[in-house]
Amino acid sequence: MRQQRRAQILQASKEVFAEKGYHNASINEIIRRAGIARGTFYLYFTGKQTVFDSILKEAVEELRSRIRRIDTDEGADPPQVQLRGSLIRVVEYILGDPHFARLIVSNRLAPDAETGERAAAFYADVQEMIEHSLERGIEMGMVRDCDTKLIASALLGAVLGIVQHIVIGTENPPTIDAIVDELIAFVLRGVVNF
Amino acid sequence: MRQQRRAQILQASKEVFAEKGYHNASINEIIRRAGIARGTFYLYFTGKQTVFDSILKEAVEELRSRIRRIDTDEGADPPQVQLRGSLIRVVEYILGDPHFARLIVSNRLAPDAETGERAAAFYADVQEMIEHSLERGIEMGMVRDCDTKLIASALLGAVLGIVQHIVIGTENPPTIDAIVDELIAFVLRGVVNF
Amino acid sequence: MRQQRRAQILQASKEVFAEKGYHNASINEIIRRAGIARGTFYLYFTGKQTVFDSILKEAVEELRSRIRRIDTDEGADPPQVQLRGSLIRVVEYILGDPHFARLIVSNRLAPDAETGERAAAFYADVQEMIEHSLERGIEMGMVRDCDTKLIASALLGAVLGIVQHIVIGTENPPTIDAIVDELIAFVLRGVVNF
Amino acid sequence: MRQQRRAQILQASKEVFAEKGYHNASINEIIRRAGIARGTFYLYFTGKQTVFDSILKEAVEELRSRIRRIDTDEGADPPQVQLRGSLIRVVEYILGDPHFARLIVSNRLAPDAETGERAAAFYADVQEMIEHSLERGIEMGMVRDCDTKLIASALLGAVLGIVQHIVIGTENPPTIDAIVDELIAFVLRGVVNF
DNA sequence: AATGAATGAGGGTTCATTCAT
DNA sequence: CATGAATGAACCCTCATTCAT
Repeated sequence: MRQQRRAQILQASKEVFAEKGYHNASINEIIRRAGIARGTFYLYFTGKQTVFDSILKEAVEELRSRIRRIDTDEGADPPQVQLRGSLIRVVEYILGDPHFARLIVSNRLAPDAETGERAAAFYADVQEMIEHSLERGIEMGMVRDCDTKLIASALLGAVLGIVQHIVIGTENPPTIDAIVDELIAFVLRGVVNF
Repeated sequence: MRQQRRAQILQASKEVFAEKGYHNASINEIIRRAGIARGTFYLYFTGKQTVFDSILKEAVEELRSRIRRIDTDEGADPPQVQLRGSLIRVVEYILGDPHFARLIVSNRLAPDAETGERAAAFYADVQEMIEHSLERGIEMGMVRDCDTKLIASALLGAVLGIVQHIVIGTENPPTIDAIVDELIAFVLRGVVNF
Repeated sequence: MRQQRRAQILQASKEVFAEKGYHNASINEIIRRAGIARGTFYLYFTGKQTVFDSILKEAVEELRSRIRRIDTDEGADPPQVQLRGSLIRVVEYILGDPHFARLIVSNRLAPDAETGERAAAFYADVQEMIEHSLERGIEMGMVRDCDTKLIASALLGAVLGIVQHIVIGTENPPTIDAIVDELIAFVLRGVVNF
Repeated sequence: MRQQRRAQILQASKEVFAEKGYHNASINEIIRRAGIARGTFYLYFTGKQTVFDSILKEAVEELRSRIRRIDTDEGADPPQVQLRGSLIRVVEYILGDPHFARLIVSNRLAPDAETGERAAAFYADVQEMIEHSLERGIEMGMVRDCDTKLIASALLGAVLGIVQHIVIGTENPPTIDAIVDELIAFVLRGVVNF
């Protein structure tokens, strides 16, 4: 029961945050959409900030679970295939929940104290995941030497750019496979023609 | 005189938007910083939204002027050098005006009616510039065949990611040259090690 | 059993009212401290107001029982001694229950509909006791002729003033004996030096 | 203009605080009574707390100005007469503004952080005035030796008790002269019959 | 052209009380 | 008897915008 209500509110919040952005999302709209009374909301969350936090926190966990460390044992799939798998799982999650997809692109770093706290933490978390992957790639000799922090920012930015592109609603949206292929090609080889 | 006042308000607004983000920027703070009276503000702009629009509009124009079409005449610099020039000019502009830099990363597409209108237009404009460049690159055989829209989104995202990384304030911020070098390498060659 | 629960709630309420004052005392805090569920509270009292009423009502009864009519029979203690006894018993009760002491000084007639009803009644009751004592004193020739209502208000006020002084937490709090001595001296002789 | 509005709001607030007590006084009611818009209130005061503070602050100043140090020069009025003068001026002020009179008795020490700040300061100020007077009286040999802090509390309490008695609305309210006479007699000589 | 006092819709939050279980 | 999830009226406060001067 309790978890159900919580999920219901979380879902409604996700939608509203996605549509309106953090600041323009109103508790009013959230409870209207969740079909609950004003007070009920505050029974499950201490405030607007907290719901927002919870959404991102759950997402971080989910994302983390979908990214697998590249396995270098013999008999394991080749690294590219493994990487592709992780990416597909991530992209599937993000685009599979359009509300969440909109949410993460539309609330990127508002530098005010409010949103910043958890949102910044969220992106910092994700960026760290990417950074670690890059570092591991360099160790393994698969990735060229580079300013990992900077490139991680660029990579995260690129992914968000693509997510936003899809989310905004393009005609003929590419399939997830196509997206991941373009993404991998871009990330690995850039745009240059050999 | 009129233009002077306008510029003064625009500058103050830029600062406030950069520091606080669109929503938390208050007219109060803007007029305080511009040293004008409340009513005066509304003599020059119809509202908060409008100032924001104007800032972005001017920025688009400036950016456009800094990007030069690649010249294929003989005697011209090689394409890479020309590209590098454009990128340097762009990055110099963005990072040279820290207020503006913060502003563009911190107000990225809040999809609510308010900010969205012009902010979306701004990013659409920029993205189109990139897209055109990519298309031209493909024609010239320099860029591999790809989904130009998607890759343009990724590219824009990557640049914004980097800007944000710098703006957030990292220790030992790289020089503009270093940034551009990393950016070009990333965009052209990706992260893979050959 | 029923009485036990009731007493338990009453005690918790007394503490909370004392610490927070009537308005800032929350049912939440009361049930938390009483270790009962929300609904249970309303099984024993019809509301916040009612608990408050009950506390004061019980206190009035206790106070009344501690004040003894002055006995004029021969063989009885002299009136001053009897008066001193009553005062000591009263002061002992009030200061002996710090929660109650805080409560009565901190909720003195808030004239809003809520608190007023019973709080006013409480003070009216006490004041009447004093008034009667004064009248009896005048009859007996021990008290000078005066506007008994006015002086009773002053007397009650003086006592509350002292209680508050003690309750606020002064360094070196006087003993109850010392307090009563000062009080009697003040009430009987005023401040003048003969 | 500005001072006028401020005074208007202050007056309305005084009335509401007097009638409802601090906590039950609502900004809603205050602005309704002042005939102004919600926002206007916050143009003149930063909040509920601040208006309350201002009322008490102004009152302390007024009270202080009405209490004159007893002049011991030859040719000056005898001390009792001077004391009477101060008391009359004080009582006139308090009872002359029934809203203020209600306010001070109905907001005595709510121990919560909110009201406490300034209200406590107000009563502390007044009590200090009384204490100083007592000390001076002892030096001059007019007042008997006593615990000045305790007696000051009692005295302040007595005055407030009387104010409350009057304010509550008794039939046949005594004149200010009569009140002051009873007060002086009580304070100076107590209730005992010689 | 400039001012700044006034506005009021709208925001987030609290908490006494009810009622189905 | 006991529970605690649900309610919603009411609260304080902010701020973009207007308009008489």
